[in-house]
Amino acid sequence: MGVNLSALVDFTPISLSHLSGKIIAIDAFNTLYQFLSSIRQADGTPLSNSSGKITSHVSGLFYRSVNLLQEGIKPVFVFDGLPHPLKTLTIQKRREIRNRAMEEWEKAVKEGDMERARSKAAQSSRLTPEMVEEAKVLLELLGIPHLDAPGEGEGQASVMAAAGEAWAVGSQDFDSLLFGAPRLVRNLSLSGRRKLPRRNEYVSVTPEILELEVVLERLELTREQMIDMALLIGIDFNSGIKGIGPKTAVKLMRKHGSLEAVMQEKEVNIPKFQEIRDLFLKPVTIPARSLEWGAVDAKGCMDYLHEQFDFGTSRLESTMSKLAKLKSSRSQKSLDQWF
DNA sequence: CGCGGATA
DNA sequence: TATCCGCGG
Repeated sequence: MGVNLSALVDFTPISLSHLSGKIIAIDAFNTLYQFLSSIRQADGTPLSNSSGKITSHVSGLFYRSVNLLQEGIKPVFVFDGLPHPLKTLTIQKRREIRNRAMEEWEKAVKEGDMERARSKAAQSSRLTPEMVEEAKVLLELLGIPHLDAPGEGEGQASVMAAAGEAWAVGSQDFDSLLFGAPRLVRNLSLSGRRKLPRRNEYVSVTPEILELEVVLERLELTREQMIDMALLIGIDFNSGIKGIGPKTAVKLMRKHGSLEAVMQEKEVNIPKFQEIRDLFLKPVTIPARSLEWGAVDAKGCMDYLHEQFDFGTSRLESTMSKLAKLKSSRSQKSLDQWF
């Protein structure tokens, strides 16, 4: 998903509290997909209710959203609209990979290879329209605004950040930088270490921030050149040039300055490159609208999660008490401002 | 992923 | 109090 720039840039670790009071435009699809693929049992089975309906996405969204609210962060979830026609091939390929992964998952479970099973299960994840609707219901009960982008959610979120309607984009992908977002925040979770399943290894997962300006300085490229670089590497809208990865692409862009020059020099062609550039430079978006972070409907949340998804009452109650404390600390804060 | 009981 | 580990749904 998206262009991989991780080899070229370095993130600055931050704490969630650094984002307190900030509006973060979150790529909803990216986030839900992350939950759906990672919130699974050892053999790869996602969480589900007694009827077999998957609940992983709802679980992740609920606990994370509560944490963000508790930190005083103002999230707005931006959902994807229609995929661009240029993405059709990528979507088709993904579906094939997903179907293949489903078979390989089953096979790995039979063979008892749980590590492989979990990884294949993650790859087999599919976010359904029902899951998206469930997420929207939960967000509304939590008083968190969400909106539907006409096209790419990442593009809408980025334009909002560029216009100052949001402070940063929240996503695991780098595409928001191509879309011109001034800041990108990854790992929008409580910082900590995470054990890799079936392994004695840990990875640190801490929120990290990346600033567009810093990235461009480091790459020694303009944003337009970075977009051209992404086209060389390969993104959702094209397959890139065989043999050119991030390191080569950045060198070529620095040397030749534009995609046209690189294509001429290397005697290669990227079809519809001008159109793809424009997708990043002029993404289809809806105009600014007022966003409201309303009160949390605690009872509504609890009823919804309990009745539709079999969430346990005691867990729900302890999470809701966190929100109750949040409420009182907020009114405390406004009192402090008053005096 | 995120929680919370277990463990030291 | 900090870290580990396995379950949640």
